This record gives sequence, structure tokens and C-alpha cells, in this order.
Amino acid sequence: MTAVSKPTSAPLTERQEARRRRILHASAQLASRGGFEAVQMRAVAETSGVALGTLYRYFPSKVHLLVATMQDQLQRLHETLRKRPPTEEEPAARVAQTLMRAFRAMQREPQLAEAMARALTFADRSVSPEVDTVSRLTTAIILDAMGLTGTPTPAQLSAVRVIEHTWHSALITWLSGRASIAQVKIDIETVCRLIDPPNPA
Amino acid sequence: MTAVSKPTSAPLTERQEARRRRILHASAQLASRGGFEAVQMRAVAETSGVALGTLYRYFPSKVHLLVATMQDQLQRLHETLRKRPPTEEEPAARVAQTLMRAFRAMQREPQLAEAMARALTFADRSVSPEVDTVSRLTTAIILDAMGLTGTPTPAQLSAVRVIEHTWHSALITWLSGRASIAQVKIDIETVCRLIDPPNPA
DNA sequence: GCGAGTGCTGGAACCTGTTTCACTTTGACG
DNA sequence: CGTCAAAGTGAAACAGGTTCCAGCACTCGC
Repeated sequence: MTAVSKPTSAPLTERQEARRRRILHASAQLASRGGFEAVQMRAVAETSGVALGTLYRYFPSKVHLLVATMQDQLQRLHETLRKRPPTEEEPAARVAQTLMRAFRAMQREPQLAEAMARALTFADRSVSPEVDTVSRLTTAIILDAMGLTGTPTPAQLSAVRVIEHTWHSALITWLSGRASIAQVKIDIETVCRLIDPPNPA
Repeated sequence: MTAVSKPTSAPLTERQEARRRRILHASAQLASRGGFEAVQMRAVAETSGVALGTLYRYFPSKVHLLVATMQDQLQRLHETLRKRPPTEEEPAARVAQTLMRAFRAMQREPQLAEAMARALTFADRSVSPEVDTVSRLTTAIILDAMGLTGTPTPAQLSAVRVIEHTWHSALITWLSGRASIAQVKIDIETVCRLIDPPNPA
């Protein structure tokens, strides 16, 4: 799967692609230092060497920028995960394992995680398309982890959505210091039980 | 249960209590018109007839204010729900029914809901205590709905937490127009299955 | 090479959340 | 009463997200 991020309107010249990448990089860099509030538009512009106006041409708001950053990171994560699929047997366990892995990735860059997560949940309707992309990416990751053979059933898709809800919300809860890792782990394992309808092997 | 909102430090004179109430009222009013962005601190101050500085003395930030507004609304909801407990038999169904009822309340004031939900998920560590209060209130509502007899088991508490996660996240998803009511209903029913360990009656 | 059009730049300006401060009001206490 | 501290007021100032704009710089068709 070649990552076709934004064939939405313009094909973007090479220079422009490079600018976009510089901006995303600056964003991630600033975020990993000081989190959401450190990603200041003027700072991003300066760090990535573009004018403020240009930055806004590429990303119409700070939230758009951070959500795009999240897309980027998720894509990386997805690839990493593909290379090392979960080792567990049961789908539920596989998903839980995958999510906890993702969680550990977040722990490594808590500030970056905070910035992206805040942006994601703070996003209003104007960012819906982008947020939706992130959501689809997450869904893809979970479905991959389940390692299912055919097309997912509606019931499975429901379960996946609920898992996604839990994942996001638990992440936020942890980021704001209201839950421990252990707690998050339990919650994830709990919600993953929705996947395996009690099938006494 | 008499609602002892904030015995944290000062006992608040009557005048102060009135001010606080006026502020919360103004906040809710502005929010129900124009959502999160319409709750502008200067506007709240003016509407409630206090100086900006005073507003900030009562609520140290816009997010604090909106989270407090949510506490307030949740408390009302809780009381309403107590008066008309869910009619279903099974705990899972009771919880689902209750949450859908709450959801319908949100539909009636979508802008207000949007403002409160955005504030809640955007809140950073400095608002943790208040967010925690909201969380406890929500938990109480769900536990009430379950109508359980004794103390909840750890497993039940996990389930409740996951339900809460799902509820918040689904709410946001709906508010930003990325999911339909039907979808939310399905998600809630799905997650509520975690409550009744498959007990074939 | 030349002009049109689009993109980029630098910088000012605007809006709203937040802070600060000098001054007044209120309320409890002697 | 008079006094003092805490709380409230009004207004200015600051900060960071967002918008605007005038001018420069590329690219593409001629």
C-alpha cells in the first residue's frame, strides 16, 4: 500500500511535497518537546523555514496540522506493526497486544502523543475528513491485528469501533494523569473481550 | 445526596454562591446558542454581570468553566434519572437505556453538549480534579442504572470504565458529525454487553 | 525572452483567552 | 463607628491562533 496521503485536489510538486514534509517534521519535533502548547504556528513556520501564510495554506489550522501529524505517525506505526505482527493466537489477545504495543510507542513520546490526542478530540466539524482518515487508519490497524480471514461482520465492526473509542479515551485519560498504565491495560483487555464471542474452543 | 459541589477550600457566602450560579447559567446559555466558541470569557463576564477578573477568580480558565458547567448539568441529569429509573430488566439493557436517554438529552441541546464535551476532552492536567469529578458522576449514573445489589466487583468497574470511554468518545464522534445516532446506539448496545457476562437465563 | 498566474514571503493586524494592577466595595472584628 | 483584609471592578496589556495584504519569485504557454 503506497501511502497516498492527499490526492484530494492538487498533485503537489516535489518542492511542495518537501515543504509539507518539513512542516510535519517541525510539528512533530516541537510537539515531542513541549506537547500541544509548544506547537505554536509561528514556531512551526520558522522551524520548517516557511512563511506563516504558507503554513496556513498547507494546513488551515493548528488542529489540522496536528491531525495530519497523527496520520503520519499512524502510518509509520502501521508499517512497523505489519513487519512484526502480534504473536498471540486468539484475535482478542492479538488486538490487545497490538494496542499495548502502540501504547508503549506513545509512552516513548508522551508529549507528542498528548499533542496529537488533544488535537484529535478537540477537532471540530471542519476537520472531520482528516479525523475520519485517522479513524480509518486505526480501524485498519485493529482489523489487521485480528488477522481475520474474510470480510469482517457488522458485529465485528461494531466491536472494533467500540475498541477504538476505548483506546482513544483511555489514552487521553492516561495522558492527563487520571489513569495508570495498568488501568489502561485492564481497560483494553476488557474491551477486547468483545471480539471473541465466548467460543469455548 | 445533597450536592456538595466545592467544599474544597472556602465556604462561599450567599452572594458568592449567587455569582457562581449566574456565571454557570451564562456559560450554559451562551454554549447552547453557539457552542464552545460562543462561550467567550468576556461575554460570560458581561452576561453574568461580573468583572473579567472575578470570573477568572471563580473559574481559572474557560475549560474549567465548561467542565464545571458539565458537572452542573450532569447533576441535574442524575436527579432526573433517579426519578425515572430505567424500565428494563437486565443490567446491560438498563445501562444502554439510560445512556440513550442521556443521549437524547444531548440531542436537545447539541451546542451545549458540544461545548462541554470539547472542554472535557481538551482539558489538560490542571483540570484533572474537576474532570475526575465528572467522571465519578458518570460512573455513579451508570452504576445506578445497573441497579446492582451489593458492591460492584472489579470486573464490573472495568466494564463501567470502558462504557464510559465509549460513551464519551461516541458522543464526540456524533457531535462532529462523523457518526449517526443509529451508529451511536449500536456502539452503546455493543459495549453494554460487557456488563452481563453471558448468563443464559 | 515575455507576460499571466499561481505560490511564497514578510509583516501588520485582529480576535479571544489570560494576566496584571490600581482602585473600590464588602464584611468581619475590635 | 473605624480599620483591615479579602473580594470585586475596570481597563490595559500580553500571548498565540488566524487573517490579510503588498510585493517578489517561480512556472508554463507563447
